[in-house]
Amino acid sequence: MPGSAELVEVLAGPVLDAAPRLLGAVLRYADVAVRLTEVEAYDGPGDPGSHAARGRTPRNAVMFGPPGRLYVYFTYGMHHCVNVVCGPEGTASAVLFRAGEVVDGHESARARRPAARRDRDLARGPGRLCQALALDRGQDGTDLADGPVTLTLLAEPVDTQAISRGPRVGLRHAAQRPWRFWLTGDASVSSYRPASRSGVDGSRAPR
DNA sequence: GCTCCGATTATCT
DNA sequence: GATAATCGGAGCG
Repeated sequence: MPGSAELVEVLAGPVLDAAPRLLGAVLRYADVAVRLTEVEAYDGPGDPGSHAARGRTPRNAVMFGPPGRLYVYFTYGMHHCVNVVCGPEGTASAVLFRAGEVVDGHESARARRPAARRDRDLARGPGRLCQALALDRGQDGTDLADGPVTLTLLAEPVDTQAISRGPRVGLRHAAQRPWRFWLTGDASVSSYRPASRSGVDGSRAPR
């Protein structure tokens, strides 16, 4: 399968190149599939906003391993978020999957996301995306090349004209780095507030 | 559409 | 002991 060789190549490259390239890709786990519409890059231990910023811990160990593995963590006492590790082994970079559009398995996704009013809300936000796909710490460390979770790139990258970028969401540190990428105008892109109540905004996705 | 606020617990200091 | 790469509901427009 030539597609998966290309995926390996993309994920092994610089995280700021990989992130926009993953827009439009389809993430599948069992019967539910999500087309990614919003991602965020976390660029190694030198990125103050990254979980890797304060070195390796049991939780973030996967980030320090080879690219192509899922880093799934639990936060706010109730939510999971999923990333894919990028860059050469030891780089500790990753792309967070922030939102997507459910393209298969709507029934399962709906059953797991009863609060979703519309289909566009099923995977609109990193916690929601994990819930729709039923991803949790059990998938931490899963290799996309050899596991139950798959990621399929688009044959052709999305036109850069169709991609927007802006500040990251929900971080205390270095949120202002414009490392969030999304498909301009897509209904499933999250539109959440920044972490700081008083801080500069500009992170809203265009509607 | 928007803003505010509480929930709930693994993880790290 | 404090924090967190969030979410959903309430109240307002």
